[in-house]
Amino acid sequence: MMDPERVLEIANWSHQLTPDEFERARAGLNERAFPQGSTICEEGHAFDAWIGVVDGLVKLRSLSADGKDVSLSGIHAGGWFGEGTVLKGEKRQYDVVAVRDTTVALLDRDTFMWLFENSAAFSRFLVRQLNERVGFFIGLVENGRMLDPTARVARALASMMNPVLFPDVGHHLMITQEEIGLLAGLSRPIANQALKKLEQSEILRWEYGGVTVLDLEALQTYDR
DNA sequence: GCATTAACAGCCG
DNA sequence: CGGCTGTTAATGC
Repeated sequence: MMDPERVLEIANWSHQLTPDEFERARAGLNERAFPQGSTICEEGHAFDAWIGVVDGLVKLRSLSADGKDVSLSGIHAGGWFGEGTVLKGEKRQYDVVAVRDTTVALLDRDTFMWLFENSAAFSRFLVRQLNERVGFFIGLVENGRMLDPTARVARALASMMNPVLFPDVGHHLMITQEEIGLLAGLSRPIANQALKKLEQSEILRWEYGGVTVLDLEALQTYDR
């Protein structure tokens, strides 16, 4: 069973649990590693666990009618997702792919449901998270209609900097231009150009293998 | 036309 | 050295 210290480290939401709830959570958690490019779970499969990214980067991907790769979102360390699928006991609506070598934590469905039914703190966390997702998906719809690559990169980055969905994220994010391209649905040269534009607007600063966001508000509302 | 792919040199760790 | 970055030229939708 996982070390209690480790639980606190990888699951931000576990801090608010009562000792009894915490023990339940601890018993239901497992860690697993996935190499770059591997599929953590596929669309259409029942995957009965809530997933947290411990280390690395994961994307949610769906295939459009013509078989084109459409990324929905990037999830990095500290993010938990898939609560919709677990709650409804549904099949996955999308693939989950490791963009780079990644370690995830899995909370099995029974434990998830027990916490949901019995823990006020856990329920509060979930409501907050689901609420944040609503705004997130609204942004996604807009993103689909925006053709300007710079705006798409801005949204992709902004969605990864959300302090509710990613509690430990600061203003800095470790990500390559290649990965940004994958997440925004663009090639690397275009992602590179978009980043340069955002840098010129003083919205972010590009560093080697990462970005520092200077103006999150501007990044979230960028529209041209 | 604009974006993607391929390819290159240069740079960082 | 290996991976990431900035850029360009050729190619495709």
